[in-house]
Amino acid sequence: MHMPEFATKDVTVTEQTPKGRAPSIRDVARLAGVSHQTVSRVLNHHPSIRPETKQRVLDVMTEVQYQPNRAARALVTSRSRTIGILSASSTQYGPASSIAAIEAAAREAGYWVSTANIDATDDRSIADGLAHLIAQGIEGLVVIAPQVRVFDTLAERSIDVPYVSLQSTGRDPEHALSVDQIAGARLATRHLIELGHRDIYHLAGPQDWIEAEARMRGFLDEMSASDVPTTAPILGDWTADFGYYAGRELLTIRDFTAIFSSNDQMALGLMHAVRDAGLEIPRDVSIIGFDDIPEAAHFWPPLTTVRQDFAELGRRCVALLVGTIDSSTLEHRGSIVPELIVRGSTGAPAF
Amino acid sequence: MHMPEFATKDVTVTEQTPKGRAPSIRDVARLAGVSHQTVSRVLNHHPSIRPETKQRVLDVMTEVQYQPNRAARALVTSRSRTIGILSASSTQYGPASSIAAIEAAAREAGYWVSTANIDATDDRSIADGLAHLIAQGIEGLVVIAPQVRVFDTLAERSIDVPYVSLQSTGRDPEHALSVDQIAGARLATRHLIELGHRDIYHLAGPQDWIEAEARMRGFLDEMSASDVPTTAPILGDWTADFGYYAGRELLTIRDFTAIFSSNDQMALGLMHAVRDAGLEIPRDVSIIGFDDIPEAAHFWPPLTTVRQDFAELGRRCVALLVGTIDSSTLEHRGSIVPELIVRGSTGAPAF
DNA sequence: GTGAGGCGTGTGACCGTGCACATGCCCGAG
DNA sequence: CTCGGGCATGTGCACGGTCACACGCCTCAC
Repeated sequence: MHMPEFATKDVTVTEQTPKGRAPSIRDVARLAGVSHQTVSRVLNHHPSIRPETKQRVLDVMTEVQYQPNRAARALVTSRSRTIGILSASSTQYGPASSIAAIEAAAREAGYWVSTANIDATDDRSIADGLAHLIAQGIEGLVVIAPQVRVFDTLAERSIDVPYVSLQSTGRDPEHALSVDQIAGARLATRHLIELGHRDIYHLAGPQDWIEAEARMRGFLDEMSASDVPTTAPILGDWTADFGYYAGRELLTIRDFTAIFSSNDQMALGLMHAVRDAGLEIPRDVSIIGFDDIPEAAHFWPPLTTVRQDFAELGRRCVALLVGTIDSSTLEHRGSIVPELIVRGSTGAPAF
Repeated sequence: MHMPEFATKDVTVTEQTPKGRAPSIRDVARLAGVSHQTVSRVLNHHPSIRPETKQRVLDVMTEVQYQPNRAARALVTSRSRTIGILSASSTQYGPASSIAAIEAAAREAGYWVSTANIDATDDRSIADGLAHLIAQGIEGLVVIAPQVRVFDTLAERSIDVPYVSLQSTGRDPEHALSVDQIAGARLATRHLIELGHRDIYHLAGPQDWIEAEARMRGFLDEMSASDVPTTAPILGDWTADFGYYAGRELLTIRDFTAIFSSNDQMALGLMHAVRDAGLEIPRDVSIIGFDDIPEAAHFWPPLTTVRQDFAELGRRCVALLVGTIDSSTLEHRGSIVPELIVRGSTGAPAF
């Protein structure tokens, strides 16, 4: 049987792509009978493409399982579409929740996320983590760490990507995004005052965490606004262990009826110490925490605390960052208001 | 003053690189008076380079702050040097700890890490996360999630990158890496039996988590090995909330003196329920957990549990993966042995 | 003396994509 | 009728590295 020269061209189109490599736009173009540029236009949703041409290209793409090459695209556009996260203490509930939300929101927005975990007490580690992210060509940076040190390093290395910090800070409000820590701390403090407490201590977080600083400020503001004698905050390190030892120290004094802990873990340690001393919560001592980690409802007694929406924080963070990157400057500002969750660890003081 | 034509060539070398772009190897080459290939060789530690040439190139690099372009390198080598992490429940202490350790170890080994958080109960989410990582050209994959579903998806999409799962599994031992969950569960169970308990319940994790399954098996193995009557495990979901409600249900029966919980959070919920029922721990009920989260020592009473070294797990995971990628096949196998941490929540049963 | 082989270095192609520009066509205004 | 302009598409180059190959020089063995 003789085939005329002008016979139909589609001889077993399947698998005409080179064996070893993944198919490129040129392979797709050849199979679809168009130029590689047309394929590129389909990929980038260029308006001027005839619907039937577009469909033909899309069909070939699915047939050969075409996957755009991220490296090639990044090379030519000099855009990595990657957001970096510089995080200390990512094993803690709050940061971990935010990171998860950031990742989800970023993926939705077509960005990749790369994380560098650092030891915030080690300047070298901060610089290393930052260098690692920068070497990756990140287009935006999220900082979840004590800012004081990190910001110094940032300034030093003259970072030119937009960045957002996941804590409120007096010093650099333009780049901060956070649950309103001061309002939350005032909420907690007012709750204790309204219950009738007059002698209240505050167990604060590490002094280089702006979050800790803000909560401390909220505490002091509310105390003086309510004409309650202020006490000097105790500086902690976020851990339950520290809460326990701080509690033991405090109990040698015994001139207080309530403690506001800057996070739930330290509150747990405090409760441990209070019970060890043979006291009862909340009869002898009221304790309030901050964060509302999932376990807080099951502490003994269930912990009164201030809930933060870490996930919402992460989402807004990405919105802000992506807005800045695309310079459509969305400015998704407006602080997130925390919520008081009253449980069993607080009550009126016994007289 | 007249300058002869053969005058020295280094006229203000500084800032001869094009203004807008970051310096490339060609810029460095020009300034160092070598070819771009020589610069490339310096970058890749090629042996045949004269020390003085190498030094000259390195000097120029630091001077112009040269940074290799990751995209260009990835494009030509078709190697991304990126490890993907597919993670469910990354807000929990265990997974979060492992992720942090993986990131640190990967960075050390010259790899980047990209994480995709998924909802393990949603097949669509699993596929999305996986596609996201693959689109990135990952060279290795770490799975921290219920494997049953994820592995099905992996098989479906015929993944061709080496992967490691951070849980022990009977079904796919080649890709698993974990603390020896069965040994840990036996440790916990034996501890209860040695204290004199005969009526012991097990609160297990979700049935599609292999970790949960392994701990359940360890429990059952030890029970039957010790001739103690076995009880049907209760399937939970890792949360303290579930532990609380499971505890309330269990307490309507009251034919047991000890409970082995598959993780610390559920143990916390259990303790909450036990106290709500007016019982005392460990006098009336002994409770033992699993993981040793940092807060466990401050539960009331402090929780007896089994400690897992999540960080070591993450490190070994990267060693294994990188070994496989470079096909030097290091095979850093050998299971990690968990450790029993005895605290106040377990004791001899009262009669 | 000559050829093989190693060392130090340079030349040009290539990876997969997007961009600037060019091209041909069609339509409507002057 | 002519010409400007938008549409749909194609051509060639650039991005910043690495790789294969080539080249000149030197050493050493035969």
